[in-house]
Amino acid sequence: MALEVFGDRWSLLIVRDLMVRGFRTFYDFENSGEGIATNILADRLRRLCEAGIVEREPDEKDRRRMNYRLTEKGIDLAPVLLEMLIWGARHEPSGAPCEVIAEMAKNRDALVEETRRRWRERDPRPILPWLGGPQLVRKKRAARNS
Amino acid sequence: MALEVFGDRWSLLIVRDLMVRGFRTFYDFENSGEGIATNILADRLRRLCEAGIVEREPDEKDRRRMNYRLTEKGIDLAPVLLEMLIWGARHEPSGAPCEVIAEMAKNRDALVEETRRRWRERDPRPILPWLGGPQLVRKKRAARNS
DNA sequence: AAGAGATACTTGCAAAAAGCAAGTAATCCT
DNA sequence: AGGATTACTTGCTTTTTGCAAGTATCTCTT
Repeated sequence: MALEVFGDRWSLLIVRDLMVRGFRTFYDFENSGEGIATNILADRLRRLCEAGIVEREPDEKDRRRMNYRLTEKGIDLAPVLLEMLIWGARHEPSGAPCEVIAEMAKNRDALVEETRRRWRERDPRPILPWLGGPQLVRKKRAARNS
Repeated sequence: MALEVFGDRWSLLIVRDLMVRGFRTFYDFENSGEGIATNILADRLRRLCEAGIVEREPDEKDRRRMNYRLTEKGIDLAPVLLEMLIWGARHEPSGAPCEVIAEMAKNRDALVEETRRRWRERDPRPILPWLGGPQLVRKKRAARNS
C-alpha cells in the first residue's frame, strides 16, 4: 500500500502546509523555515504526485512557477491531520494554543468542512493562523520597499 | 516536539499493533510478518517508552518476557489511527473490506470508545479482525503438535 | 536589449539511519 | 542438565537524508 505517506518525515508536513498554510510553490516550502533540503523537497513532491495526493500545474502568469495543489485524495487527509494536531496539542508542548485546540476538537467536522471549502474555492487564508502563511513578500522586493 | 512518532515508518505500526491487534511482546512484533528488524524494533520500543506512549513491565508468570502496553497518551492516538485507516481504505487497495470501513467511518466515536474499553479491561480481542492477532502458537511447539 | 534576479529544480559527496545476519544472556521446560 | 524460548545487542552493508553548490528557464528593471 502507498500508506508510505505516513512513514515519512516530510510528506505529511508538505500536505499540511498545502492544506492549512496556503502553500503553493517550491519557493514557499523552501523558505518556510521548515528546513527541508531542496533535493528532498523535489523528491517528496514528485512522490506525492505519483501517489495522486498532489498535482502540479504550471503557473499561467509566471512560467517559471509550478503550482502544487492537493487532489481530492490529498484533501481527504484533513481528518488525519486534524486528529494529529489535536493529539499533539493535548500531549506535547506545541505552538498551538490549548483553547483553540479544545474548540477544534469539539467541532471536528465543521473544521474539516471549512478546510474543504477553502480548498475548493481557492481561499488562501490559512486555517491555522499561528502556523503562518507563505511569505508573500519576496526577499529583494521587500528590501527595496522598506 | 515529539511529533516524531508521525515521521517514522515503524512507530505508528507498533502503536497500531498494540492497539488493535493485541500485541504485547517483542516476540509478537518479531513474528508478525511486518518484517521489522530486531534492532530497529528494540530501538523504536525504547523511543516510544521515552516518549511516554508505551510502557514496559516484566511479565509476572514468565520472567523472560516483557509486556509492552500503551499509556493514556498512546491510546489517545486511536482517533489518528482510525482516520488513517479510513483514508487508506478509501484511497488505497488495502486489506480492509470496504463495507466495514464505511461502517467505521459512520461510528468513529463508538469505535474509539470500544478501543479504549478493550485496552482498559485488557480485552485482547483484536478490534480489526482481518489484520490478525499475535501468533498464539509458538514455532517449535506447533511443529511438535502437528 | 542586456544584465540582474527569481524559481524550480539537479548533482556530488558526507553523514545518518535502516536492514541483515549472527551472537548473547537470562529464563523456562522436561 | 540440556535444549528451547525470549529479548535483546553487535558488527557490517545498503539505503536514505542532508548540505552546498550548480544549472536551466523565465521575468523584471533599466
